[in-house]
Amino acid sequence: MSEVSIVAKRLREARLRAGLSQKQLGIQAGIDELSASARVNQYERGKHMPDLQTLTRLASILGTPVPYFYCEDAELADFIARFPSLSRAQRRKLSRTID
Amino acid sequence: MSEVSIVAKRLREARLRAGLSQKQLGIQAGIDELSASARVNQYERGKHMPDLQTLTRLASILGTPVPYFYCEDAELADFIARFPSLSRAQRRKLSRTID
DNA sequence: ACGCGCTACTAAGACATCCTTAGTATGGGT
DNA sequence: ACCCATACTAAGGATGTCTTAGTAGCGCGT
Repeated sequence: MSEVSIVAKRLREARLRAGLSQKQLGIQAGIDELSASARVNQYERGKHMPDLQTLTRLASILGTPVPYFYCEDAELADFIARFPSLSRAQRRKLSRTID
Repeated sequence: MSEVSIVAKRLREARLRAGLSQKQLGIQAGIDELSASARVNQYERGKHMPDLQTLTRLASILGTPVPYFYCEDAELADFIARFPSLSRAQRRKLSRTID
């Protein structure tokens, strides 16, 4: 089976897009440099899950909304990732589309 | 301060919308009936966080995507909640809007 | 008023999971 | 060969969750 959670997969995706090592990402997210590498690796391999505070910091460094990491649906995930950079006009258009 | 996590708030929101008690929701999500009430209450009060498997089951009963529970932004949360019921045509229109 | 059922909620120990530490393995650069 | 960065892992101590058992409040039927 898939074995690793969606969070693990999306975290790795986003880190690689950002061009950071596991250790670099962890340190920038405020994790102690002695454990940053191990922890981020455990997250990406699906060994452990980050708590919400940690994931929020990782998300901030990676420039991605937190909900993105929990999204199985590729289409919705892509949308969530782009949402922060949408203009007001685009958001209004979205509201009209879904109503 | 806010004190409780966004997950706690969104879970309560969604449960009340569905018209279920904490115990009912927990049992329907597969939690043992002896602990269903306590656990869901602890989630909603922000005392504890549900693991991903539990939250996925709760989300399924509540008819809401998992990412919804992690969304701080009200506009994006509303959008995520509606996403599952969008038509193919509406989704195509969305893709065009954000590109 | 009383009992009954349902609701929300909580403390505390049993239990599960994560975090830290220490380390291995591999590959690139000099 | 050596050094350094990177990815990765085992194991135990640290920290969190789950179960159990219970309280308190409210509405309703008798």
